[in-house]
Amino acid sequence: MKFDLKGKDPQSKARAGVLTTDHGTIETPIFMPVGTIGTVKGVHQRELKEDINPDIILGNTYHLYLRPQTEILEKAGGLHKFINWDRNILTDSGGYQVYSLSANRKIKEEGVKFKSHIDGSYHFFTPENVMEIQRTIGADIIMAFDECTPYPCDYRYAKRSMHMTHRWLDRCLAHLQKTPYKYDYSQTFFPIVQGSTYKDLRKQSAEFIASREAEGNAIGGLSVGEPAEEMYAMTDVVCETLPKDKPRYLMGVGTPINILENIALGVDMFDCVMPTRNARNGMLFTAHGTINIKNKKWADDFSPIDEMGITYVDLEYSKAYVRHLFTVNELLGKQIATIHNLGFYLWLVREARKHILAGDFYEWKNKMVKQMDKRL
RNA sequence: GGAAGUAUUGAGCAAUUGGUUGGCUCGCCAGACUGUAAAUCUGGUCUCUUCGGAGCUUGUAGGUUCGAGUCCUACUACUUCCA
Repeated sequence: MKFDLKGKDPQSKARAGVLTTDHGTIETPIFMPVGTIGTVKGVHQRELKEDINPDIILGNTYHLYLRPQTEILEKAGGLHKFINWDRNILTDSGGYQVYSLSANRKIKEEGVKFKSHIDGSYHFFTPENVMEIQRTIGADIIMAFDECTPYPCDYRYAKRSMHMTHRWLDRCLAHLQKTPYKYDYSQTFFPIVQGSTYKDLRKQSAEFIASREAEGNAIGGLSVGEPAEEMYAMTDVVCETLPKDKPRYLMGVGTPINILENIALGVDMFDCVMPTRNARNGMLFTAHGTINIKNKKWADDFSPIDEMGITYVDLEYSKAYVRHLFTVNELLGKQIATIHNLGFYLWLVREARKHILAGDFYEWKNKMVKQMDKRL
């Protein structure tokens, strides 16, 4: 993998770069649509490619391990082939499931025992076998196995957990050293900074992670319920500490405003379920705020769902029609909303990139944050 | 024309043996959602309210009873069956 910085915003810490892997280039800042179980929910690969056009999407180790299971993915020749996606894929390690499935898991130094949410069976994840699974899934970028701490998290626990995540990182690295790539392309490994909402821990963690000299670095444990200001304070500290010439990935973030503010702090990569999940629940993101398309007020509004026309659905379908589809619970409504939202998110980061390269990102960002901060 | 049955909130059902009807599902109206246990979840949904409460209600009108959605009478509407 290669990362080249192409420009920097004069009034903020925002950067524009190009990341190159064996599956092509990724222009940063980038938003990566989430495709947990081998699908970006509700979107055909063709629409994803042609209408939304991201350079990279996500998959999830835990979910893919449970179904279809690694054996099937290996037989398929990796996730790219299995899902017919020839661009980049990044897999999360299952570290987030340590947080989100907290009722169904037990953490030990050795690893995490999960109780499957599907059939109740027990599974043990360790840094080593998670690397092994990610080798088999075959994503271009694979993530360290970490513990994503909840919010709030007391200092002692946050510190202890951070150190364990660091020890797990070294185990991940050691294991990767002795396991070759499974397919005919290379894989890049990103370690993850933790430290909850404590500046000193974040700094310490970022220093530790930086010392491992990975090709890219991630910030985890945020967007778990903390106020936005705390999130920004943490990304700021971490970005200041992480190497400037490596891409920085803020995991699980976020709202369009979160994304712009974090770009301004030096983050290059984002992913979030929000545009896809919220789409299925009737929320449309626009440059002027969010719309709950299920609301009665749209019942006779025949204007296009988004005048901007970023993707074809924006102009081809009216608000009244999409509201109708949600009212009668038709799949098409959710599909339209998903394409719209992903189109908007990708537009947002591309626009950010343009403004960084043009040198006027900061003013543009402030204008956008102001106008998006409302409900229509 | 005759016989039997039914009537509870927008809909469909509950509600002990006559013992505080406002419970459930759906619909509707809102809200939530951040490395996806999520096409999910939460709240509201008789009327009024100063948000503390207050009031009205089981097709309609009566009756029995300390007490009626429940029992009785008449009426109305609907369903089924027989002519």
